[in-house]
Amino acid sequence: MDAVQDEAAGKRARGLDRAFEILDFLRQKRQALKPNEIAAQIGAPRSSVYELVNLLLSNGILEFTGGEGRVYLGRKLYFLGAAYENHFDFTRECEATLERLADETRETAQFCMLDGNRYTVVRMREGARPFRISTDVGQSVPIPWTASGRLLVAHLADEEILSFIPPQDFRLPGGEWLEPQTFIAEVRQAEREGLFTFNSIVDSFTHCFAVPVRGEEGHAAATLCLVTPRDDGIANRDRYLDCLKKAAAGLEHAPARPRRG
Amino acid sequence: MDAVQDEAAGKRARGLDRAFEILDFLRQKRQALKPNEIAAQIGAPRSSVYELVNLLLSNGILEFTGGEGRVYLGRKLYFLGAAYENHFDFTRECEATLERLADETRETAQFCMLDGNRYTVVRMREGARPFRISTDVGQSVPIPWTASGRLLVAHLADEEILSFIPPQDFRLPGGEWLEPQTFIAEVRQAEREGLFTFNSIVDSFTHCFAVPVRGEEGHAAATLCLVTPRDDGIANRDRYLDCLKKAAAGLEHAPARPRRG
DNA sequence: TGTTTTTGTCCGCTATATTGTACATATGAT
DNA sequence: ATCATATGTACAATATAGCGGACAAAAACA
Repeated sequence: MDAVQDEAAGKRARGLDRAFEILDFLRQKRQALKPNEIAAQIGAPRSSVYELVNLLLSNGILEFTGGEGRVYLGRKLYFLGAAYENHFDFTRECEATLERLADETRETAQFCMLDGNRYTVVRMREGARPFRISTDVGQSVPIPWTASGRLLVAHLADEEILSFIPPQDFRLPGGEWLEPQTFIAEVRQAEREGLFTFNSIVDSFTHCFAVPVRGEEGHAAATLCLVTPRDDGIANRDRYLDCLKKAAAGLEHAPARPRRG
Repeated sequence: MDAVQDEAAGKRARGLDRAFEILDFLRQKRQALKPNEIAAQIGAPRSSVYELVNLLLSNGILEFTGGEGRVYLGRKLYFLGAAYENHFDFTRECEATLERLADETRETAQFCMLDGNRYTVVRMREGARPFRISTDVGQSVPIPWTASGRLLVAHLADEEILSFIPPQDFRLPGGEWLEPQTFIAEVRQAEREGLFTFNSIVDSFTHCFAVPVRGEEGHAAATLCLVTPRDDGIANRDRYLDCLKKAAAGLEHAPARPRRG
């Protein structure tokens, strides 16, 4: 149900792709799993998964943890990720910006990016009255479900957007179908206005504000968002958007800019 | 010169291993490289490297950056690393501990772990008088070059240590040969005393203090270190070791302990 | 200008990685 | 006790991934 890139069914999968499918799956699940469970849930041959898991274990990409032969992401991935973070040094500025945003607005502030063809919250700072946010940090969710999603694909042509986003991602969490043309219209509107806001699709009590953080190529490399109770959001709309835009402007020097090279 | 696990020469390498060899190599180099350069420097067939690099690019494991077709570690790795960090939630406590250590001693404090069969500085807090530390955060260096190395392998049997550490890693940076038996003796001493200190092998002006941070299995999952000017180190030895031990004790509840599962 | 090096693509051969199947245990349900 | 399910291992068949080598464009150099 989740197989992202099954070019053609019934073909032999490449080890590398399978391996990263396993890693991504563990990330989504956010818990250690047995090889057997992994195989069953991603719909891959058991023998292949066992072979790959053992390979990844011996490389430190996966680790035994949680007992019973369960495996989870390994330390080597942490090191590689740290090297990435170090190279594109956005973390420090990002953290400070979120802190300031949360201080100014008392609302929950998020820094979001694309994760492949989905959306993910990279960093989050809870507001004064924390409430249960529906999307956790690090979880990938369909692009059309989010305000930021409208901004993150705005640099693509219409057809590119349609082929980029998995079709099933236009099915909203409640089960309704979001017409792709409607989505595209919202993307273009967001692009023109340099922002997008709406009552969250994922829950029924929050309002979301998103503004782009533009990278070197001029399109949205990330977004800054506020997630607020609906009343607060409506009441403070102008001020919140102002805070967001100032914050984004401050970030646009830092993110996705390599330190050397 | 760096091929870590060449079981037998002249054999066909598995794509997965090659891929992670590429990733590790980029991490070591800490800069974007062209596929051609990668192939040449790791001694792999060009056609294979091109194929793998393109695969990794399409998965977001690698990214184009630095122009001229150069590639570096990609965003996906950052996400996977963040998931690891989130699961084994040691970062927050670790950062606070290093801060406190640096405050108490005014010296450079480090949190170190094994990276496969080598040693790496995971996090560092510079002291009051920062000086050029010879090993940067994220760089892997041979285990025998470091004080922490004595502690990190102490849970292994003698023969296990010898087969775990690449033989060439006993050649010290100055060119001298460290007799493995000498190293083992130091390991056992470190194990008994629960600490290791020496004048750095890597440079000629620092003294290093290391204490273990024990994980669930009771052996050193990580180390805390101080890197000091030699005079300072000798003069404050007892106090520094005391600070380190207290800090390590404080960490031993947190690190390498999964949040759930 | 001509020459060499660097960089990227393409293609056929074959060693082998992926996979289905079978087997062996452990665990749990009835 | 009997059956069903979950879990890990072993192995052979074959689709294919990795490799060497050829080709060409571009860049560096003379």
